[in-house]
Amino acid sequence: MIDAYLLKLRARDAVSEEEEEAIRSLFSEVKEVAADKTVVRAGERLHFSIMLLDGLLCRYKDLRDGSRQISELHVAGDFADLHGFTLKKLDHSVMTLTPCRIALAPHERIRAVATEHPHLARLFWLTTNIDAAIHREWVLSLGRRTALARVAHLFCELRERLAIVGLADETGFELSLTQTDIAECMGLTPVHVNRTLRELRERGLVEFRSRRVTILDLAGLKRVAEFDPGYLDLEPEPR
Amino acid sequence: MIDAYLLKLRARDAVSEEEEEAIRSLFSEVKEVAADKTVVRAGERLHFSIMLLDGLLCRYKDLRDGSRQISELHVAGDFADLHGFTLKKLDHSVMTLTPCRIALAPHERIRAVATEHPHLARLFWLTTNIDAAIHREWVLSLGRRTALARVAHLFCELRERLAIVGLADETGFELSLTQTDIAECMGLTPVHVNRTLRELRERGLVEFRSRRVTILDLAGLKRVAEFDPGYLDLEPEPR
DNA sequence: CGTCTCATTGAAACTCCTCAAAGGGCGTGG
DNA sequence: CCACGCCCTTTGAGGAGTTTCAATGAGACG
Repeated sequence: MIDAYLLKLRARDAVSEEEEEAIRSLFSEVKEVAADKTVVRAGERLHFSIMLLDGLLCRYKDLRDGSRQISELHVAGDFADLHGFTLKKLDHSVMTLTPCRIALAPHERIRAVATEHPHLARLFWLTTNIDAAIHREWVLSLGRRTALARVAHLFCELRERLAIVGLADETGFELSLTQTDIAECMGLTPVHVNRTLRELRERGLVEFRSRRVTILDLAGLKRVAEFDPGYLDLEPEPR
Repeated sequence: MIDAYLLKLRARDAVSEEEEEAIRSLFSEVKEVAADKTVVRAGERLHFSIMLLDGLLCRYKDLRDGSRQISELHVAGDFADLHGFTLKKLDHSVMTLTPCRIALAPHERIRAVATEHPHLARLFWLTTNIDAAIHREWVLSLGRRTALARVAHLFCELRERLAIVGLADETGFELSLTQTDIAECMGLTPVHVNRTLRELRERGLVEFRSRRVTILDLAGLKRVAEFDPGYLDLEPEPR
């Protein structure tokens, strides 16, 4: 169940069996949550963090006029609000985009494990730093990339992140998002996302239909997106 | 010299004298760097992290067409690339925007201090998580705010962050940036930043001239920006 | 005093947005 | 099992915000 998280950690650094045991001991409870439910509300005091076992979660903020901006998507094996362990209250909300299965890690257990295993503390810290790197890549997308490159880049990122946990390959992946969700990720309107997807399809790069992203030309897609996976930190090295 | 960083930590949690001593022992060297110098290049293997003692630093990425996006500005007392301690190589570059004074913290010392002081490890982790929160707020700005609100929000954020270290008050602060720098932060062109600054001035909200931000109407500025400082995590609480 | 960088302004163009309406897919209830 | 309703997708037309290109102005420095 939390194997996906271990896959992620081991994509970056060695994790001993003892450490693996400590990680497994982190979680107190597993819950099922329906789609479109807010699981953490911005500003509320936190006592546990959420590991996503299955489904899609997002973090988002919204403005007074009702417009919403998603700041990150989370896939299976993401420790979605581990940063809440240090912050104690989040600056954003977290909601499910599909039905999800989540595991809860009480903060006191995280604290105990991190204190006892400084190497794991560094790895936990690392995973939140990778989230920050993803934020930075989105800042670049939102600030400088065209709509076409933004959507292409999002698909490249998700493919890479899903591939680590065995949920994507070169041909594509399941993605239960609406065009509105993509718009809220990439700072666009749903209408323009629709036109952008048509353009990506017409260029023979990628197709997004019936909850699946079908990649037609991965190299071309990466070229359009100017995708460089370096920010996802996928080369294992000692920390 | 590194008092500014201690001010920041203590704005969030208690730091004992022993811990303060450990923090001070982190740094091996102080350097002066001229303006517009890249101090860390994306992708190079890191062996130390940079504490900014004085001046302005930025982190940035750029695209093939030469356009640049700044993902964060750093002010005195910021541990600018502490996340590099866990990542070992950065996904972005770091450059000076003004002449800077920086202190270097070798990674092996950070590792030793973090291992010996789990509470400090959590505080270091916290400060990188605050950087991530700043990224998220920028994602919101770039994705959903108008140019006017973006620039207003940037000024609000900088005022708040500079105030912690005594470099800003309600009336304004020194800010040695060009309009092009602001454009590269907020995903705009220098020309449009210029028009936006004129609009902010004409509305009687804020003035940016000769390297100083003069705040004319702080409440009005925050209103236009929809500024909520919660993401900067400025209330001290136990971690 | 000349040069360089940064700030300022105008006009035209373009990307993306808004408003509006119609089409498709899917589940639920009759 | 069909029909209705709902949500999501798709398309068109017009408009807004921002960019691009271009030129001038202002301030700092040697």
